[in-house]
Amino acid sequence: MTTYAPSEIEAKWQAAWADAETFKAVRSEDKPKYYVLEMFPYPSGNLHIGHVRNYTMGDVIARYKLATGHNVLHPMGWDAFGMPAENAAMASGGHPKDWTYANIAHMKSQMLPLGLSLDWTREFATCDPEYYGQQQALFIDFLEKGLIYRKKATVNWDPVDMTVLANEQVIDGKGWRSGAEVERRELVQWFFKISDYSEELLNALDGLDDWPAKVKLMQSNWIGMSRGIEINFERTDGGDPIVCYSTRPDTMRGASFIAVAPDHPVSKALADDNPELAAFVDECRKMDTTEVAMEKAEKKGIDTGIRVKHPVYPDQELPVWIGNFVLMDYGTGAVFGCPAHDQRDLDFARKYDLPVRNAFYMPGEEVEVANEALVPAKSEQVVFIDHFAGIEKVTSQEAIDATIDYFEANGLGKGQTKFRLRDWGLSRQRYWGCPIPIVHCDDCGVVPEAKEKLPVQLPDDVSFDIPGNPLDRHPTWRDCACPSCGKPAKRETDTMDTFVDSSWYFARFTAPRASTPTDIDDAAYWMNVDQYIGGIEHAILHLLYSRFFARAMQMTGHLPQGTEEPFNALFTQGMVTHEIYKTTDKDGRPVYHFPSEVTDGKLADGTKVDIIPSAKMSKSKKNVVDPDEILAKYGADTARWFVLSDSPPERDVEWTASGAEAAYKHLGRVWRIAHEISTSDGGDAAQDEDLLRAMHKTIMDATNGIESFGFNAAIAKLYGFTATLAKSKASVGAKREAAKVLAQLMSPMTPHLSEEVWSLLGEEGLIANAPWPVADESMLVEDTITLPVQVNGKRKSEIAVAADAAKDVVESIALSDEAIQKHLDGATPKKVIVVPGRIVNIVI
RNA sequence: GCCGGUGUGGCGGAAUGGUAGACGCAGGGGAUUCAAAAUCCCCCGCCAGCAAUGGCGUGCCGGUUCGAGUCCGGCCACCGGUACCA
Repeated sequence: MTTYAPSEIEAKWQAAWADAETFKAVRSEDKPKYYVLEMFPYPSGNLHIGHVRNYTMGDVIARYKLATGHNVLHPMGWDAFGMPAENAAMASGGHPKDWTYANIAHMKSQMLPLGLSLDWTREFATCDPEYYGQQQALFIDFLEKGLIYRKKATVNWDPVDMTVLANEQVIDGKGWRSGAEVERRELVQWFFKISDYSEELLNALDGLDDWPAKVKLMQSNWIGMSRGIEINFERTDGGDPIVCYSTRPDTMRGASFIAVAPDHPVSKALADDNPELAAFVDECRKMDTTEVAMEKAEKKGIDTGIRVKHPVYPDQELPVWIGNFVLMDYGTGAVFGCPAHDQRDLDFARKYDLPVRNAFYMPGEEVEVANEALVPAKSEQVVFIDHFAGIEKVTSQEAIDATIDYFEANGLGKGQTKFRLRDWGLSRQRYWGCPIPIVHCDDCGVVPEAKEKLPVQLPDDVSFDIPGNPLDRHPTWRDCACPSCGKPAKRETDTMDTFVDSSWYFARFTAPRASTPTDIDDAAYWMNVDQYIGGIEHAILHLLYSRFFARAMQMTGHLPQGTEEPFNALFTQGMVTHEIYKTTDKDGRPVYHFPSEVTDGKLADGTKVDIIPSAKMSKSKKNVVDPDEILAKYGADTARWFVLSDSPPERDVEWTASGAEAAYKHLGRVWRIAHEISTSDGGDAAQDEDLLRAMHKTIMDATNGIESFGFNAAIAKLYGFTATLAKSKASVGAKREAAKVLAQLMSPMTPHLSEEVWSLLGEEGLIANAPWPVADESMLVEDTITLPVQVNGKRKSEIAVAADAAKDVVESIALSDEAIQKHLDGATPKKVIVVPGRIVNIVI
């Protein structure tokens, strides 16, 4: 072999690793353990370049940790339940199960040639009955401990297809298939009591030192702790008082109306015999259930005719409105509106001609609010008008605290800490998910299935020719015996949210074949995940749910102590984006095209496509890249090297094919250099020190780069060192040493090439098992350094000084520099700043 | 709407508050070759200038500092999340 031949090299070394079981995770007490995990993929059918990037990052860490003496656990599996499988079945026949397992087989066949250091003996899919059966056992244990309960909740209902729609299936308030106006419908559903852990999940964020600050901030805002007050408003008609929750009781003087949610008991009661109100409530029900739809919808309301007394100014009466912007889920489902200090309330007040009264002014600006609400930061000082608690000029925050005290002291309300976080609804009215192991018995009610009957398996004989849940209409599947009394009963036909599947898979990987959800010894050894890697799109829900699950599993004895926070370190890699290519069909509907179908902005038949700027790769937009082509052309090492080299790991990367060629050239160059060294001798030993100094500097830089997720920076240093090595005239002995180290430093990114170079240079054994090189500190010390010299903060020259030169020596060298003299032009510097080892700045 | 993030040459990007543009791509020039491919070497932010050099320059406006891509305030654009996409 005289040229770099990745296809030969890669197959050879993958076989060698498999024979040696190099990546099998083994428990032993002589080494520290390291658990590295990348978020497992949804088996959409094709690996895309984003997967390659994600798994390569994890692989770099895993291989590096192996080389630094750890027992590494690096598993892989499949997040295999979910809607796309059912959609595929509806669109083109077939069965979700067949579709899913075929996709897994294909994706695995694409993943294997990447040479990832995965322990494939631990592989599982969440749709394996062995996995979801254990998940059903967890459900039953959680239920017993009071972590799961039932209540009514709203869903998007498609009245034509007679089915529940996911939020993404509702487009502009209409069902994606039927086009029918979507309605909200209440169903009894199962919930995890995650809200019991609101405060704990919030406080524990502080301990997550190796999580990105932005993720902790997003979770913190999501949990959304607020201090407020519940205030009773007495009705003038003697009905039950309306309880409002407010975080801004300091604005009470400006209260001008009460707004209740359309599904508030008051609204419901009135709608029963008031057709106008009923029509409005009905209209509100037509809105889809997402937060964004609620917030962006036009704020509308209707006066109920009910009046309440202002609790502080009893001679004032406030009208009670039903508002489409009030959420029954948050607080008490009723708020008071203070138009002067809330823009939404102000818009509402102007629209319906309600009074606007300031509660406070800014100091020195006694201006009544017109069309822009006065909403200063809570830390700003404001002047209150006629404040009932006797306060005048304080910050809003102080006023809030004082008002809560005043209300409590006068029996007008009670201080409350509330959380934005809602309980997690897990019921889904779909087939392709984990069946909820519950039996409904006429006599015994809601009964969990007996554990020895698990898994409650999905039936295979189902059809998807009509919408709706096939479990519901299956002729026999629902029929069962009540686990409690033994009489005929019916199974629950709802399945679990797929977030449940991904909330504990990391724990299952520690003992994937255990006959219980986890093996406590294995979990104790391998948990926690030392490094978790995944997309920022999971910053809130998946990670929060997993944190909740770790606590719940601990409470039910499925995880040992110390695993409340299951992910010690988190890294959120950027997404791979791509342009979107769109044309329009004869009815004006968009048609998307894969990048492989588009050349120079045109389809094969010459049709020009519209190019939409890069966005997250998604199947529906077809802006995905299939890595098969890259692997066939260049091999895995090139693909791995390129996805890491071109962009910092935490940032999005736009896929371009042009860089792959460059990566391939570089790897060929490294191979050639090693080949040359292995077949030559001689050289000039006087050059050795320069080469070895560069080598030790590179060991340090590349190691730091890997440890800090600066893979692109590490690669830049490796490019530089390769050039140094290529040009070096040093002795073959030194060059051999340098090439071996280069191969090692590259090995986490280009493992196959590195093994080949290692063996070319005469090393026995696998580079994967070789100890990581350590930089010799004494080779890193420099005698002379170059310092930039600025005049008034702009660089004008540079000087060479001894590394340990004193400040005044540096100053005089700088001042006597020819270029600096010219700039000073005889003037005396006002000030000279010398930052040792960094810079000199002369101020004139 | 709300929460979080990002913005630097033709392009991807580098830079503990200290030489802006490392490294790579594209482009230009050269060596080698009968010729090409491959490989190797050099140049490459913008404007002015033959050059030396000077001025400008990190989305926009302002501030802090001897010094700001980096810190602070206010905007703009784009990306992610927004609880049933995964």
